[in-house]
This record gives sequence, C-alpha cells and structure tokens, in this order.
Amino acid sequence: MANVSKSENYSKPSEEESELRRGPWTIEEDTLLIHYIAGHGEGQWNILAKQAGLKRTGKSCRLRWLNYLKPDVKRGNLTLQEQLLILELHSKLGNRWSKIAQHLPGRTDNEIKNYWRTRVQKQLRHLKVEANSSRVLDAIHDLSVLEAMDQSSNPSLNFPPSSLHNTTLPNMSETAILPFNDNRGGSPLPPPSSANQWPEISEYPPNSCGEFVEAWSFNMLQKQEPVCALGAWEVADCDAHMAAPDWLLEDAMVGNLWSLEDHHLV
DNA sequence: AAAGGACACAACCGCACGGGG
DNA sequence: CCCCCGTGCGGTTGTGTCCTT
Repeated sequence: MANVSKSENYSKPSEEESELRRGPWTIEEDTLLIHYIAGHGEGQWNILAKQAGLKRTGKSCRLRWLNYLKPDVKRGNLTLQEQLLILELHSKLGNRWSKIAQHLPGRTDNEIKNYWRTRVQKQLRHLKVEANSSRVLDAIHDLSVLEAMDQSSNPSLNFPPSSLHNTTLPNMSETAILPFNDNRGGSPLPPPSSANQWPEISEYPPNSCGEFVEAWSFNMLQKQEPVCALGAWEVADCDAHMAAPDWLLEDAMVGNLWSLEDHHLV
C-alpha cells in the first residue's frame, strides 16, 4: 500500500495521541465541538481537534460535524420525493454518494449511503434487479404509483404509531439542547421511562454554546407543534429543522417507499 | 420473559486528490 | 518534482434497538 503514510495522518495514533477516543461521541464532546466551531469556524480539523480539547482525530471531528452536528443536517425519514430522487440520481451517478447528496439539501452522503445499502439494495435483490440497470427506475416508478394508489384509498395511515397516541409532553425550555440527544447506539442518555418523561434537564450539558445553540433551540421550538405529535422520545429522533409540512404531508402520507415490499414485490 | 437474528445507522478505515512548501 | 498535510469519498464495521420465535 503506497499511500499508508497519508491515511495515517488521521488513523494511527502516535504515542502522545494514544489516548485518542473512539466510538460513539458523548454529549460533552459534541458540545466542545459545536462551541469551538461556533467561535472559530470549520476546517483545519486536526488543529481544531487539539484546540477544542477533543481527544479525537481531526477526521473523526469532521465526520461528526458534517454528518450529525451541523445545523442544516436534516434528520428523520427520507421523504418519498427524496427517495425517488436518490434512486434516480443513483441510476445516473452510481455510488457517488456525495454527488447525490448535493441534490438533497440537508441530507448527508453517509445517510444516503446507509439508506441505499440497508433498504434499496435489499429490495433490488428481492426484485432480482441489478442496482445499476435501467430496470431500477422502472421498478421504482411502478412501486411509487402502486403506493400512491394504496395510500389514497387507505386514509387510515396508522401514523403516528398507536403506541404514541395520547402522549403529552412537557414544555420545552429555550435552553434545552435537544438536538444533542439522539438515537445513536451507545447514547449516554437513557430513553424516557414513559412517553412523557424527559431526562432531567440537568443531564444535559450547560448551555454554553451561545448564539449557536440558542438559534438552534429557537428553530426547534418553531417546529415544536408537529414534532410533538410524534411523542416524547421521537422528538429526540427528529431533527429540529424538519419542516412540519414535510412530516405531515409526506412521511405520514406515503410512509416508507419500501414499506410495501411484502405486498407488491415478494 | 428470554434468546437470537435482523436491521439501522453512527463511526471508522483505507485510499486518493490537491495545494503548499 | 517530491513530500507533507488537510480534506473528501466510498466501503466496511460495530453496536444498540427492534422483532420474531
């Protein structure tokens, strides 16, 4: 491997760096990273990692920021339009995830890649369709038409899930740093023990990120009403920037593009 | 209720590329 | 040129959660 030394910039810790952390990010680390970027901007990731006091590689910081912490990262299910766009773009561009992501504002290449690998590829296997063949779009088109018909004739959408019906939420304070609270594996915060119970606010780090977090929280509060309909822990799963019309009109109406696999495809 | 498998996704790894010295 | 460094990309892995038996 001729290029090892380049990749080792990030990956192989020196003796001094042997305490580098790996694995899931903690809220404290997220806070440090956000705070630093709010004050100094992005870029120079290795320097950033050191100066921010993070025991992470620059590469890890960059990835965490771009894929998760950056304010305009959109979370929540992909809409039908987004899914169709991904499929269409993939048929043209192949596995150029970053290029595909450029056409989906707020979506990351990692998210699109994961979506493709975990859902689309599985279905294409079922369909016995080559991922890069022209049949993909045909199959998708048929699927979407079928699904639209199915949905329009079936107004009972079963969404939100019945398990979340009648859940109530406490008011969210302006200082709640909810976007930090995610559904990643190894999250340091436990899920609420009941649908309307949030973790103690004291479990969150101090709101030390200044305007950055305040603006973020404000965005979240603007979306509070529709998001709350999801139920307590689902709010944490949702991104503060998910627009209500998207959620209400798209996700709820069409659900998952691939959710009809068992009915139509298999 | 418990165990095991499947799934989803965050995070890591290896590599390539471009710019600056 | 060559080397180093920072960055970006695509593939892969690790692990928590969900589902099924």
